[in-house]
Amino acid sequence: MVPSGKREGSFFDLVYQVARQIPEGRVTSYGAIASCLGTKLSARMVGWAMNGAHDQPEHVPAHRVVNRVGLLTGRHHFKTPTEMQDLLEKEGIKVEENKIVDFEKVFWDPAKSLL
DNA sequence: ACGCTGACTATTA
DNA sequence: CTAATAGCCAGCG
Repeated sequence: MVPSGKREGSFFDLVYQVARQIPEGRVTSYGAIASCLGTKLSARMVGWAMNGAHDQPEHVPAHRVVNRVGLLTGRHHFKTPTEMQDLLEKEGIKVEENKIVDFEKVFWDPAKSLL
């Protein structure tokens, strides 16, 4: 089961802030964010944090966060499974079969922004 | 307080 | 190539 009404305590809040730093037309991976936070081994927590992002008062571009291969693994958690892909395509990101095309080209490194 | 689960990643077989 | 296993951390019952 997955916790829904949780409260941002620390790690989650960091994930949300990093996710908001993702520029349009760019995407990042859970591992990249986790690494940026220092918990690079806990990429799961990042994805889980996204679950709570849904509840955040601010818009968290969770649709710009995908797994390491650019696969839209989290699309199932959206209101609609097509919303994630639709949003990415609107930003100029090509998506095919739930996977980001040219993932390496649109990949955005969070650590780079915090540099 | 303990155990289970999970939108991941890397390694091994 | 695919399948299985281990590591990580935090919230809920």
